[in-house]
Amino acid sequence: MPRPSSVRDAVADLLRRGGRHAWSIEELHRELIASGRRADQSSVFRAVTYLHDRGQLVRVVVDGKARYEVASPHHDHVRCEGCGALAPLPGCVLEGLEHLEPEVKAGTGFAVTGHQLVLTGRCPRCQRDGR
Amino acid sequence: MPRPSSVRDAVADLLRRGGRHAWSIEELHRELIASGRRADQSSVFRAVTYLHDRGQLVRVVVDGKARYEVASPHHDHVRCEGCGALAPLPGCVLEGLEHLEPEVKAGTGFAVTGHQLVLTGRCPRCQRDGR
DNA sequence: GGCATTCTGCAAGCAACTTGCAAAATGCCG
DNA sequence: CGGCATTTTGCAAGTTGCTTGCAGAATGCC
Repeated sequence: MPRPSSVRDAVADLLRRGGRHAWSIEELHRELIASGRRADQSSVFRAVTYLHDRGQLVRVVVDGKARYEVASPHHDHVRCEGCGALAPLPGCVLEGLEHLEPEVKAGTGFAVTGHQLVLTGRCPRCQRDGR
Repeated sequence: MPRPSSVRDAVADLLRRGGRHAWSIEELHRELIASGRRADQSSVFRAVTYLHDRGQLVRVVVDGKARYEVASPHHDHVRCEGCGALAPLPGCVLEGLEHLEPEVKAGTGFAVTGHQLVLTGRCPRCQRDGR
């Protein structure tokens, strides 16, 4: 039977608070440390793995790095080429996915089950600073 | 002035032959070895880097791993959740990207410059084998 | 041939995870 | 309580997949 887990609870808390979007393990870890707690990266890793396995988190891989966010209606992301910032898009760009499925099926034989879309662009600041 | 490079030429050759889609460095390396050549992964890495720098290859990152394919009109991919196979889609799903740009700009402030879309699904074989 | 340049293989370096292990915590039961 | 079986953690070591540094082998060009 699961027992209280300070690290896991703190991680879940951070993710749910929504102060930021799509956290990397390192960011979560840094934040925990910054807020005075003490935890190892491996514990944070186990925490997100645990939560992810239970479907409470969604895992997004951007730029080769894993990021986690609370499970919620699917949405896509934009990534800034200048500074790497990641922002959520209002909603899922591929609403038309349904109509797409049969096409893909016909063309490739694959049965589509989902997708991950990451737009690339420049965030407001990088646009201004000409980065 | 560049001199003949057996490794690089062999890599470019493999990629162009199109026997497979979106090769990873390891796959390219294995194939070279399998066909009797001798080459180091680092050489393959340098080969794709070289070709990519010259715009002859496109780099796609799927599942945290880099893959390369000959530069050609943009298209997206489907990845099999069962076996990891990657297949190209007939064309770019986001043809409507243009219409999307202003929306994203308005909603997030980001100026969109491109995207990478990877659908997930099951390849014919994995569907049949119930994987 | 003599040289300056390019390739290459080998081995070491990195980043981001993942795991193994043993110690510290807890809950439960007698 | 006290004893035990489970969990949760930190620490350190192991993986994976690139990346780099270096020195030696190859070549093209005098």
